[in-house]
Amino acid sequence: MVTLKQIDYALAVSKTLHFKKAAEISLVSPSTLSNAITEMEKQLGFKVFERDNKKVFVTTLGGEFLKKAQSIQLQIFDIQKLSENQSDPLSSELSIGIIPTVSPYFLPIVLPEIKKTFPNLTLRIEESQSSILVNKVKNGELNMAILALPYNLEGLTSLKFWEEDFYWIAHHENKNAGKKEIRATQLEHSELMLLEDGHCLKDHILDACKIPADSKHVVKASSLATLVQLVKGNMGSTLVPHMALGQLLNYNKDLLRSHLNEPGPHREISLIMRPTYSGIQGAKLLKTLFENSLNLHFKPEW
Amino acid sequence: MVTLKQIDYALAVSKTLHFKKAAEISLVSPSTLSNAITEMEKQLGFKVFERDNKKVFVTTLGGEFLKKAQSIQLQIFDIQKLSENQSDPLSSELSIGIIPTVSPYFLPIVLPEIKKTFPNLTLRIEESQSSILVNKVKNGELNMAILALPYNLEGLTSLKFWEEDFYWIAHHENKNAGKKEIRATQLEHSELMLLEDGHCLKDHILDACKIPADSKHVVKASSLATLVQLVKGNMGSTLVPHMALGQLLNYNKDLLRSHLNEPGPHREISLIMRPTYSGIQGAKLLKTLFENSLNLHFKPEW
DNA sequence: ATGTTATATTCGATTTTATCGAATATGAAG
DNA sequence: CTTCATATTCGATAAAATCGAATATAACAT
Repeated sequence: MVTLKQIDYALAVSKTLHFKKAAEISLVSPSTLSNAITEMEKQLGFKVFERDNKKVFVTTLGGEFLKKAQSIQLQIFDIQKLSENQSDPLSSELSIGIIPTVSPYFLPIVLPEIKKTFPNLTLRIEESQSSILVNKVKNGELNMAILALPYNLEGLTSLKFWEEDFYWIAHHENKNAGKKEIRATQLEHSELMLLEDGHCLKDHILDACKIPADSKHVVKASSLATLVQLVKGNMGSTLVPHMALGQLLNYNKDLLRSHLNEPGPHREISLIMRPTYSGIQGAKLLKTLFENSLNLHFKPEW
Repeated sequence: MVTLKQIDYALAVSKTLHFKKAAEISLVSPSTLSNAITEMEKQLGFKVFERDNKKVFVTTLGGEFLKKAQSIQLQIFDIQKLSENQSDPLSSELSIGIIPTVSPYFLPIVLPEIKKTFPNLTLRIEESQSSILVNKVKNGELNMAILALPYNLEGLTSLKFWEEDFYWIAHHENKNAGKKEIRATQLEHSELMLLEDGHCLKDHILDACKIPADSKHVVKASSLATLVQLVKGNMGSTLVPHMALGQLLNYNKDLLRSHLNEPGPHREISLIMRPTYSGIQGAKLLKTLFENSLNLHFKPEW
């Protein structure tokens, strides 16, 4: 029978590709670790690591094994936290990833609420793009992440807490500016300015506006704030999600918004986590808190 | 650290709700098992089993734990078979579940092919309805199952190998009988005879024909063969999937078929398995074999 | 009440397994 | 050819898992 200890050791080796260092990490002697790996490989019937005195690398089948092994290890971690997370969720530590096109508009609203509602909770926030966050949630570096769907979750679980539409932002001199509603077909693709690749918002906009993914756009900005400044400078127009409107426009007379009149919602903001994550109870509490805060701030149409 | 041995013991107890019997199953003494469970509960920080000398039952949190624990145990089984299933897939044993509305039309076609292509494979076939098969695949009693989708797979993986439409079967005296194509709106719901509850085919038919799920139908048969015999007795009409046509009609002059002219495919026959199942390689081979056999038998329109 | 039975648990002894440090083997680098 | 770093082997030791016998306890029958 393969044991969890063996799996731990094997994962340590796979991370370091070095038996000695792996032994240090695992707080055992090199000989112990070496024996454990050898014994495990005997059980499995194949070599996980190809190795000699100088180099260590993972075999093809070993790679398969390690992927599954890590998933199992994470599930064991989860199962061990079943108790604490059950009795008093959101009372110790929580790491949350969040995408850049949500973060600046969402955090200022909910962070004070979280502090108030869960005073014993220590939050660690990390801002990255969806692909990175999905990986970090999958391998346990993050407890949860806040993403905009649709996005390929690769088996992760999601709790949706907010849906929103996009708004077209244009300079007041733009011929279409000021309309209350605007349709995808009315948008001038060539003047549209979008975020750089990797931002899911860009893909969601292309999708909502039915713009082919291979369209060329001159401007590729790294933040919505930049895009809006460019619009202010009359360099073109752009689209932003509902929650960003207030902060970005800020009563600026030069900038006019039009609701994108294509059937939505255009993106769904969700909390994602491993399906085996033992803090799902806490996640549900957070989801509700998010819903309440957002509805209070955004729903009364402004 | 919780160990796999502890998990095994705990699962044995959860199955028997009896420490002594669980110990026998696990091939250890009662004292060993008792100690292991106690130690595990200490690690976890909560009691999994409430017990005295006479009765054993699972606590609420313990139930949560056991569910996750079983999933982990299955993944360990999978990981240990990584080697054999890799080197020579489909060479030892395989248990496959299959639904009754596919089985009699599908197996006669593919079983000889399987025998020919994988002579060393021992097959165990089990016929049940989708809900039972999904459970058995999930808890490892079956390696795979052949289902008709859409169906709630609860996290299982699927490989689609066949799509098919439904045909309306009517007695030649029926006023609509003999049309090449027929639309859902032309079907007389009251004369329609369906399978009893639990057969996914019934739900797929209701769906394809846009019949509300709570509609009352007099006849609820247990097999397609019965339904067709009833049609032959002019008791009403019914719908059958493409693959069943030949065997069920069998050049019977009384029975006429019409293609259900609603956008399909009306059901998708798929191989389902646990995502961690180590024989996915073999499953892919089977899928291809299924595709080839079915195309040979059914595709040349008859 | 009382004894009987079935069962989980405790305890001490024993076996098995895991781990260590020292010695060894091996390949790369100077 | 020597040195160095490192994985592995080996024998000794420590830790753990397991066992059987003894114990405790609740349900049931008398």
